[in-house]
Amino acid sequence: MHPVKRVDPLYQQIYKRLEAEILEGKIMPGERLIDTKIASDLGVSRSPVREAFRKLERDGLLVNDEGNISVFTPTLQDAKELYQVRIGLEAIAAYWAAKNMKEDELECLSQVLIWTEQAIEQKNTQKIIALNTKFHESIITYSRNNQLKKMMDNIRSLIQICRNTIIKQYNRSDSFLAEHYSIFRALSIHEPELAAKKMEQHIQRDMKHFEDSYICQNQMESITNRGGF
Amino acid sequence: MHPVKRVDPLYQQIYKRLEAEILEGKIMPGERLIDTKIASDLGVSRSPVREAFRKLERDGLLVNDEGNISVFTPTLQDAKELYQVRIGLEAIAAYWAAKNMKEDELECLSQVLIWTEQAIEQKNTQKIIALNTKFHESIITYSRNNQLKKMMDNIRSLIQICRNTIIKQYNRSDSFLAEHYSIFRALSIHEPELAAKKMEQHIQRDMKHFEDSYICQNQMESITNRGGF
DNA sequence: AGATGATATACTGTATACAAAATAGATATT
DNA sequence: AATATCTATTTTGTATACAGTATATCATCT
Repeated sequence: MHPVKRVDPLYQQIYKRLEAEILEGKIMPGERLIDTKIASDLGVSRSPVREAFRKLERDGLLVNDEGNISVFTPTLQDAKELYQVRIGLEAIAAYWAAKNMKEDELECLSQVLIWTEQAIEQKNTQKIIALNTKFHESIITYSRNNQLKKMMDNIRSLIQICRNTIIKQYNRSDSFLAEHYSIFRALSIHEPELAAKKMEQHIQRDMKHFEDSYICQNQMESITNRGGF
Repeated sequence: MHPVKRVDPLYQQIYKRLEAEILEGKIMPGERLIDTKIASDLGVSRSPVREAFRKLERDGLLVNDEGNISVFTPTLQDAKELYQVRIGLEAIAAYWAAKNMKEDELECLSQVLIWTEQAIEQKNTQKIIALNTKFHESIITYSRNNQLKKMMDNIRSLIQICRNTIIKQYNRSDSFLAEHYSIFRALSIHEPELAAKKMEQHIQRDMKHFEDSYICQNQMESITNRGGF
């Protein structure tokens, strides 16, 4: 039978919409959100907006300072902490993926890497980012741990905000594909410990790269500022 | 100056209250929660109750099945998955605690272990559980990672439900104190890798113990049931 | 100008009202 | 007895109303 479509309740739609707008940077970190305003903007009442706020609060995307709701403004410290958490979670994911992955799943994952190579040749940044995400998400899926998946989805959006906020432009390290391949090799020979280790090192390097971008950017700024005076 | 006290809004109070009642088992897994009922029980309106629901939903304590809210009913699979996540997170916590812990913090943690020994001698179960929790929470605090702390608080309550639901009585393995000591040693000599490894093994054993309790219990049941027919 | 006070406005938290949908009971039909 | 139909009730989702608090604006006084 055709499953009849049922639209999400407003609070759910508003939740998703606000989440998307925050991640896109359409609503900026630090910006204060006022339920009354959002309600009238969206042409709905305050109740569903407030319920959406509560969900976003739990996600860490909104912060509640004595009733005043604003978008989470990450610090460099937050970014580092989130990367550490990510290391812990994705290492475990790689560990279990190495144990659980089937032949066809390995096939599928290797395809992602081949596409990535092509995207790099084409210098198609959008595609490179999408395929990088796909690689990491796949491994989490193949770990066959739903609780882990939920956690990672949450972390990912917080790290996303960090990237958007803390550094202006984030160019992935050019060694990332080689690292993906070494993770893949560990997975394909079903060596959990190795896969976990490689994943850990990979994210560690990504974090280092993130920090370097931050430091570099701030040096640029201070030079520019000195020039201005 | 005295900071003037400001009571939490109702939705926050209700959130905490429901969370506590779910963790205590006062509200049972699978039980359906009806905002109207809870509102009138607590003598408040539906709005704050619904907002509390949204928060609990994000925590995973409540599940929303097409608008019908009920308490999360974990399966054995959920429990295993959550333990895996916990391994990933607490191993990272131990890693950073080993790097960051100060002398007085080590002193403080060793005190917890001494108290635990005493509590075991006194066979004070409540105290043993509290001190065990204290040990794990301390290490997370000493890792100085707030994001990690938030995640772990969340995981902990989910695992709590698993323990309450899936197995009737959970007796901690009697080797747990020795394991805590070996984690402590790794922390005190500031060896991150070793601390992470020891923590991983410790939680792995705890999980094994949990599974064994489950299997044992189910065998008992099936024997009892056969007897009944 | 700077401090003080009065007034208006905006915002949050909560209660209540109402409509649509789901559910359960009761009654009728085959 | 099983099925179908109707009705009453419950429950969810949303809108609106209102009170208390915070914030901003402006006038007043020194």
